[in-house]
Amino acid sequence: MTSRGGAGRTSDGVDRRATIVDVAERAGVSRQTVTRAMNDMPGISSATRERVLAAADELNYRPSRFGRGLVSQGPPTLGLLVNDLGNAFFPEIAVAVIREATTRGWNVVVSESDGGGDPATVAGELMRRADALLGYSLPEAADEAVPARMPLVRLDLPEGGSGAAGVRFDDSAALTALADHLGRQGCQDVVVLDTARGEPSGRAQRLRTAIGAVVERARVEPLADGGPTVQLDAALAGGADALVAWNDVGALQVLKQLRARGVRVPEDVRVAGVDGLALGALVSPELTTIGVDQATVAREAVDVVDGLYTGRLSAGEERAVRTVPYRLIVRESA
Amino acid sequence: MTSRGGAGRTSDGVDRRATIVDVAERAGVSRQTVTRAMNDMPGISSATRERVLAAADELNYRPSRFGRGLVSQGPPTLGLLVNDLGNAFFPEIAVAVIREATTRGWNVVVSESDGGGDPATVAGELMRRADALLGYSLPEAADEAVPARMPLVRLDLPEGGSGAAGVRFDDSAALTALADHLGRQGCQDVVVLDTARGEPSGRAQRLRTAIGAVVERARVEPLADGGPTVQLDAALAGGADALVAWNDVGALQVLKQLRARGVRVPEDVRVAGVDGLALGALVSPELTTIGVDQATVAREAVDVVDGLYTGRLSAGEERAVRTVPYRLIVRESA
DNA sequence: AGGCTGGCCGTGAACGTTCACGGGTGGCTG
DNA sequence: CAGCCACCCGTGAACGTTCACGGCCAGCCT
Repeated sequence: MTSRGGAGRTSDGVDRRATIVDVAERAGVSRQTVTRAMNDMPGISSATRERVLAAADELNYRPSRFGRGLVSQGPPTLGLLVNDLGNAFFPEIAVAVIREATTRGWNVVVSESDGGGDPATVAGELMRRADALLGYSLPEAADEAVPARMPLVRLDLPEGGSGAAGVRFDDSAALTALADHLGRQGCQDVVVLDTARGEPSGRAQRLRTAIGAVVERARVEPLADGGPTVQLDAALAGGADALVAWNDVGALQVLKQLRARGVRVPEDVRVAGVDGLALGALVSPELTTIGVDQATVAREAVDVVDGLYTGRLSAGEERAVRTVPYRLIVRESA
Repeated sequence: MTSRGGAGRTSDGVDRRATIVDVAERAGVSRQTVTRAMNDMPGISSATRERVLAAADELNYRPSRFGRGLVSQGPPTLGLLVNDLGNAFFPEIAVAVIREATTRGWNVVVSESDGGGDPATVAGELMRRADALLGYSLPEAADEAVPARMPLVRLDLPEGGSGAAGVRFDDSAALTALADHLGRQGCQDVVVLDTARGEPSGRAQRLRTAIGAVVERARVEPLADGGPTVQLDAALAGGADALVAWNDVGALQVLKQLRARGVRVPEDVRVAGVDGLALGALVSPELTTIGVDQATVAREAVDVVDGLYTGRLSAGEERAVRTVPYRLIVRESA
């Protein structure tokens, strides 16, 4: 059962992968017999089986998925493209997609666009490996670049985006829910730590509006030139009693900063994040946050992928767009 | 460019996927012309291209990866089998493997064994999708169940295990390093929170030995019947000034418990984990831990996979087993 | 007018595997 | 001894795509 070194140099001397006929010739049998030996099928004597396996071993033979898949159609493959697997947000969503897709009989391969090489190249590589594409924050141009009729589904569909398919997040209800919650907690000065430098980003602005309707003072603190630290300084100097970070990982950094300064959470200052990461339940204090349920997003997204793939749905159709609401997850930090 | 509903019902009425000849017939051209139209190749008039694409659209045609892969060999696929993607440890290792394998031209599909269905079935499914298997804590019997000559590599090779391939962790140096570190911090009573109930597990025992050589008092606290809470109670009641949790996720729970009791870390009690999770750097206080470098593990594991696959290496060979040392990662909690 | 060129398109073959079927033994039974 | 059966093995075909090549036709030049 030991294999030799030296990759598949076959009888004709060409250095290609050994095929089933190479093994058959070497063992002095037919292809079918090789198949029987390899797949533990009946109708073969143990002597020839041994001989065939030995030949396969020497040639380092391994059946081709393509040849095999051609005759007995295998499951389709879903290509998942996320930005940065180093950011905890993406592994969580990837896991949800993998779980959902696997149970529905799909194969999943994951790639990251902001990772190594050129994003377009990575996407191209992924496209030729998969039967459908599911991606996060794909550029508009992706629709054109995708090869003939491959389903392209977006995990985070922008507001406009006609003719597209995927999942659209709706955070409106959760924003007011978070505002109400902060109000009930007695917060009077809530500051939204924005990720943008100059003008407030869209979500920060809407968040301020929602909070402003409930709380006495609500403001947006843009990302300072000195980085998150001075941004936090500015917020605290203003007398904030509640902070909403731009996302959950940012909120964790805020928690660390506050701890270093001896500020207690939630007693002195309440902190909330945005993303709904499961990770937030592991830390102390547990992070209050708003976010979509990853499992729901994955379920809807994979359903759209599957629908497009089987022809049950078609891009541009209304049912090809699913709206998933943000939910408020109250834990300890606010 | 809109696709119609109704999955690939072809001219002969059978409900199978449309093939290239179905499209060719419908458009009144040859296969090759369809290929030219689909792949944006030259040598075709724009009029016929339109006609072909329309026909493909109506039939919901999509080229088969298998047929295509057969002629122009695609990249191999690595099947990664981990226990539970809900445990932060496994996504981290999965990400490392995905990154490494992708840069080396491998395709990666991930499945979890403890997830949904029968582990053997899951493994079987994965095997027929992949060209090689990389798994965590695979049973010994896996070697037999694996089909003919598919490379099987283990991410966590047990001590004995002859004839196997994969990565073996060596925690001996790190154990003494952690002991020394705790000793230098002035700890006098270190308790190892074990994951086993009765007799101390192997690692807990070795850890106690290493620590005992440096610190005055070192003991192992088995997992109590009442769960981690009473286990922690017992440790604290004994006057411990340092705790080593069984793994990093467990350490995070310990941190939460300590915070709820008003115990300061690391001032009152020092806490260390085991696993080396990147996650530990996000929390506050940042978690001191010992663990392997995931990127290194992934690099070695994928190299073994690739070596076995190409025939450069063979199972049982010495070079097919890589030893990766645990390292001490000193952060804030100890 | 003949030949050459370039654009467009079609035909056979190849990729590697499995399925359906058929043929050939040897042994056993009636 | 004929007949049958079980066991073992081989041959053609099929899966869906791309590659290499060759044919046809219109247009142009000499």
